[in-house]
Amino acid sequence: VIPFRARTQSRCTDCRVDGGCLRANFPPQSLSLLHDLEFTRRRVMQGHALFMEGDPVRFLYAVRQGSFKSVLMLPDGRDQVARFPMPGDLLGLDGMGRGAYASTVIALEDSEVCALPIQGVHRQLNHAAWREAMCRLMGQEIVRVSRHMLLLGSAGTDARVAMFLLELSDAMRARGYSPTEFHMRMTRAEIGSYVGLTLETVSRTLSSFQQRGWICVHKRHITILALAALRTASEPGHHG
Amino acid sequence: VIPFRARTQSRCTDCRVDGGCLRANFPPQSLSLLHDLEFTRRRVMQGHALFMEGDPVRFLYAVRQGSFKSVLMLPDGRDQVARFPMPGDLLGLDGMGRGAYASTVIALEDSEVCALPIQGVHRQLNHAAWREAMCRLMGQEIVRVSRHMLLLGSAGTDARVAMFLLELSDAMRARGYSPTEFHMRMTRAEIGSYVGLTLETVSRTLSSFQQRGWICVHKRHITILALAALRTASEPGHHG
DNA sequence: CGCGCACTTGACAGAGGTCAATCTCCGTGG
DNA sequence: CCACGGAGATTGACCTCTGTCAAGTGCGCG
Repeated sequence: VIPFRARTQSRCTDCRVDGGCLRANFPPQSLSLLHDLEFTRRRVMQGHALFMEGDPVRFLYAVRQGSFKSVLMLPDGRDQVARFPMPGDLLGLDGMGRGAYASTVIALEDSEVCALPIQGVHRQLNHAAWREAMCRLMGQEIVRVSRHMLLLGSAGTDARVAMFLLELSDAMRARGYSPTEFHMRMTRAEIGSYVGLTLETVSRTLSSFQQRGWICVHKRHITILALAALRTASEPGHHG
Repeated sequence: VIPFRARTQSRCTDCRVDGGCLRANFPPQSLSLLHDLEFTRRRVMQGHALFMEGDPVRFLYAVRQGSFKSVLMLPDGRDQVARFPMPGDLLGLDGMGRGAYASTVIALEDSEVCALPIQGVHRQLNHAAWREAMCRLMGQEIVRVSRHMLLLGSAGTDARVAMFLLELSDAMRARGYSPTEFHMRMTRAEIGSYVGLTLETVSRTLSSFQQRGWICVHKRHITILALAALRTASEPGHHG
């Protein structure tokens, strides 16, 4: 559905990505600002890193196609998935303060991003509309991470997996795909890392949901049969 | 140690708070900008809310004296402590995007804050130095929350409590107090909510640390005897 | 064709949540 | 001044949940 496009400098107004990528995040009157912000495309092959924790921030990236995992790493080697960026998501905000990325982003499939030069981003901050948009984006990021923190801190196993499925469902709906039937690009281990469980527990919980008739799982193909039930399950916080 | 000061409009350059509050967050050349940002003081009595989730954002607050807990609430009534703001910390950033606070902030003791009118904050964003500072602050917030998320997702009990003590220790040191002997203003339940454990487990873990000779606990008075041991304990992630 | 990776499923043990009793402070009121 | 009551904290007993280890299946890719 996305016509081939030379990997040269591009403009957001030409972008055909469903949902409008950044455009959804910026008010109409600031759209013209995107004209001035010239950027390049970049392909990232499955399993390859878009950037790594500690790298100097030279670009913000907007996911154009494909999907990623954003992981945080500890000195001792363990890591945790913090997010599964999808088309339209902006990456690299966590590095805007320190000048170095605070997370490592890895492609879950062959993907494509728009690379916005950081100087350009900073230059556009002279415009109030752009400032407002960036403020909104960073605020949203804080809220998003906080909400996930809450999930990890006070939710039971079922709630965690249910929440994950609902987040995915919402993400698919927002991008114009079916919210009840989709393909997951991440492994059970990555899901487990994201919601704070082991891959075995994730697998068992998915099976449990299936036995209850809430979903249908075939490998990574998910069909949600009872969205309401999942929503209910995602609320209580049994702890433990 | 802090001289009495009328609760009228004030200037940051007059501020005598140790560590310099906002001043620590802004580069010297932008200090003059703080002159223009007139603000008022506000007292918050123990147990009272500085602001509540959903309230329209009219101020950013800088903690001047005392301590708070920042809690996130779920529709079902459960809540979780997301942070323990202390003097010098900035509150309300999570609401800058949506225009409504995303958390509820409650005083753990009689406290005092500086209330920065949000219009003034936005006005000052015209200055590049101020922008940079705000970017840094929001970026730090994202990183801070992400790091805590990682703790909640992949750390064992000992690591969680050890990490909490170390955070507190660092906060005390940064404010010029002893990093090894201090008074905690929060209950065991609030600690537990913060690190994702029950109050009983927090209590048991503290006792355990004491038996190992790492700390000395008397009610809320903490003496850290083996900082290095705590640092070691905060690393491994036994999960569980 | 078969090796390997992702996933599923089972058995088991340990970590930590739950329930409950007790203790220590404090503040309050008789 | 002391008795009482309540909130916070500690400790113990119990039991569930889920992480760990291990075996087995299905699928894809070389």
